[in-house]
Amino acid sequence: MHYSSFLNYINNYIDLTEKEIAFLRSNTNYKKYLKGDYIVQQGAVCKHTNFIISGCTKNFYLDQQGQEHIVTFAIENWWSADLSSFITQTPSDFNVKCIEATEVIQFTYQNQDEIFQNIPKMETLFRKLLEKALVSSQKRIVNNFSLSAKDQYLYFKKQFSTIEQRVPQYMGASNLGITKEFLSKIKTE
Amino acid sequence: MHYSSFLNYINNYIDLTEKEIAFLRSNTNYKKYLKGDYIVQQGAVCKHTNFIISGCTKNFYLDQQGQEHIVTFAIENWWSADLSSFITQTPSDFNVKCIEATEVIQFTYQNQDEIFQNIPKMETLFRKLLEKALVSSQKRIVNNFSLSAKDQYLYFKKQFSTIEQRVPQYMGASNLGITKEFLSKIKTE
DNA sequence: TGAATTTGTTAATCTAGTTTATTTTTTTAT
DNA sequence: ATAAAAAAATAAACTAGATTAACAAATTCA
Repeated sequence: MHYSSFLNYINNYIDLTEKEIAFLRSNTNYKKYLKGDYIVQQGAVCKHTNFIISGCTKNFYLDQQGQEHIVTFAIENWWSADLSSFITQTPSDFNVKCIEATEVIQFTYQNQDEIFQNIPKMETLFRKLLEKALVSSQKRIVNNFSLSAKDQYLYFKKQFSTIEQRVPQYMGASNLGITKEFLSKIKTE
Repeated sequence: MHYSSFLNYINNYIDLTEKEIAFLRSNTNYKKYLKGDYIVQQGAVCKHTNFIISGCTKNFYLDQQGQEHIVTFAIENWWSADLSSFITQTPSDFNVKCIEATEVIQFTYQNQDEIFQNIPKMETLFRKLLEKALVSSQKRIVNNFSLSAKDQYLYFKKQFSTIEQRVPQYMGASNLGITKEFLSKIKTE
């Protein structure tokens, strides 16, 4: 029953037979993390791609000065991993940490390979998810180019209101690439 | 013979049979653009994904003040398109313009569909290319977070020295998201 | 060849966002 | 309920990078 939201999600994009669903189940597993747990640690290989059933994670790194930079948040029905480390199976530059208790369905690189080979529809789905992810990553670069910090904040708030409400303000600032002091100032204007 | 560099490129990743090569040829076409030609225009649908055989393009948009922002350059053996417009077949927010005479192999959305259905290896290849593109897009966001304009310039110069040498400095500045004046200053320090 | 256009430099002034420091508010745990 | 800890607000001094403007070099092309 842990699988229902995961299967619902996939069902939005493609139709799977009973056999395919069984195959998918046998090549993934359910895991529960506590608030504060690390799913990926800087320096370690990212072993899994994670589909979030419930909870919230932050993907961040520490710069030379030990300053934390939050690259993305992820919540229910999002994917969370360090893609670079996962696809190359080399040590990660990022951490993925649970900022709430978080349940995931996860699969390894080998699992993924098996899934794609046995259920080509799944590879098509992932190709399309990657296209969308790339488009929104590019959109973010464009926003960085032409929006002021305030407008970037307003965009974030509009696009990801759930996250904005769920996450402490200083983490939102880190994700926007600005200081918490400046975000606080922006919000009063 | 226009196809040789395109087929070489693909051959680096996957093996195609003679039949598959023939299919690929019949679902793509060769096109030559002059310096200054637009491959995609803001407001028009991006009809093709383009593999660059020779030449150089810039992918840019004009902001409200009419200021040009160069999102990416592309040269030989790179892909060039507006992905967002291409996958949704809706009007583009970007322009792709040739800054040198440019030869491409191009295919439409329908072509791509046919190719993926008939040559699943090609979809796997594209899935992997998208993964890599997403990783480098994320890398750019990270650099934006933690590098000064100068260090971003040095990174660009190191990673893309060919492009840096081929493109006027003010375009390089636009791509970095800084003014040409400031880039000029950085370079003398 | 030389005029026109494009590209690059320099320098002064200005501003969005940072830094540092202090205080206030909210949340958490006992 | 209260102490401790975490999060948010405020404000002054500071800096990276923008803006404006004038000029210098390099390309292009008749």
